[in-house]
Amino acid sequence: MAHHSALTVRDEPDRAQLELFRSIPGNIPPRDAQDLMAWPFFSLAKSPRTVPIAFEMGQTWISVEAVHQHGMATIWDADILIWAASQLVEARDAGRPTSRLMATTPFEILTYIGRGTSRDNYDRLKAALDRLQATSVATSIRQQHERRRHRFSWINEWQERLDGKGRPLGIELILPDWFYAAVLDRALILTIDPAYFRLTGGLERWLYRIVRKHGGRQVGGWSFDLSHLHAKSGVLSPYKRFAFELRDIVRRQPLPGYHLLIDRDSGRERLSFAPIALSGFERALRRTRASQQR
DNA sequence: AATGAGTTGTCTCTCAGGAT
DNA sequence: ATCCTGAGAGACAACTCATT
Repeated sequence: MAHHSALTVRDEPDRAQLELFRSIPGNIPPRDAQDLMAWPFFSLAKSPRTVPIAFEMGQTWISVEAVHQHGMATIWDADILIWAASQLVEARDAGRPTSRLMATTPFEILTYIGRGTSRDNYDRLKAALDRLQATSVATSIRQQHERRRHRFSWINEWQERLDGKGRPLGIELILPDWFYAAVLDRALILTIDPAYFRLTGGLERWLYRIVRKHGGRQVGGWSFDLSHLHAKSGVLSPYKRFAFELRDIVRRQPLPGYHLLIDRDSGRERLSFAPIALSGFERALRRTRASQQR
């Protein structure tokens, strides 16, 4: 496969073959890829992480590596991937062509993912794109039939486009095949609550994603061993610190649409979660689902 | 085992200016 | 007036290390 390290894309053959997808502004329901919600693919820390994620559980393994210059892509950076997935799913459902090559403005992404539009936010968006591009991922997930080991980045490449006077025209980015395939497979995508973007903590965000993925809208909810969750989070903190922070999250109940509970059952702590009875979000979700059936 | 304290870097908020 | 970008100050969350 071609290497994607350079930011210079002018002569990239990959790019020439791709149609350009122009983003659709407006309020599109956010969609997330289930694989990214259930497994440790991102750093949950605000400070840069370079320690790799080397995760293994049963048949599933994940390796995420970061370079010192940028650090590992974080769960906030993943908002850009959520934006991209939402765009592509929306376009496909509207019968419009989709592509791995996407063009948009920083403003559109920033407002969609609930960030401000100050200088800092623009700088951070570019830093996030750099992290997504510089983070290298290999996994067994959806690679079972691949004989060789396949490594990819969250973004193959991105560039800022300027006009003749050096004024910004927007940005272009290219998504990797692995992510693109997941986005366009209906079974691998979930709609998430837009309130997710307002969760500030990395752990809270990670918890919402895993709860949304596993708890779904089942009335009975779901439950997990805390030690199991600790392993699945990929965080660097020791278990007791993780448990302490999780207990604090349970006290605050910040997750939109779910109620959390920790019970101590023969010494082992378990986190259980159940959907809060039909929120406005869920009603809207069902309406969208119903309209999509036709 | 549980929780503080300090550190570091990211996110939020407010005010502001140029372009259309 | 609205859209997009820029600057600085302060809040905030997670990390490491320390204390009980």
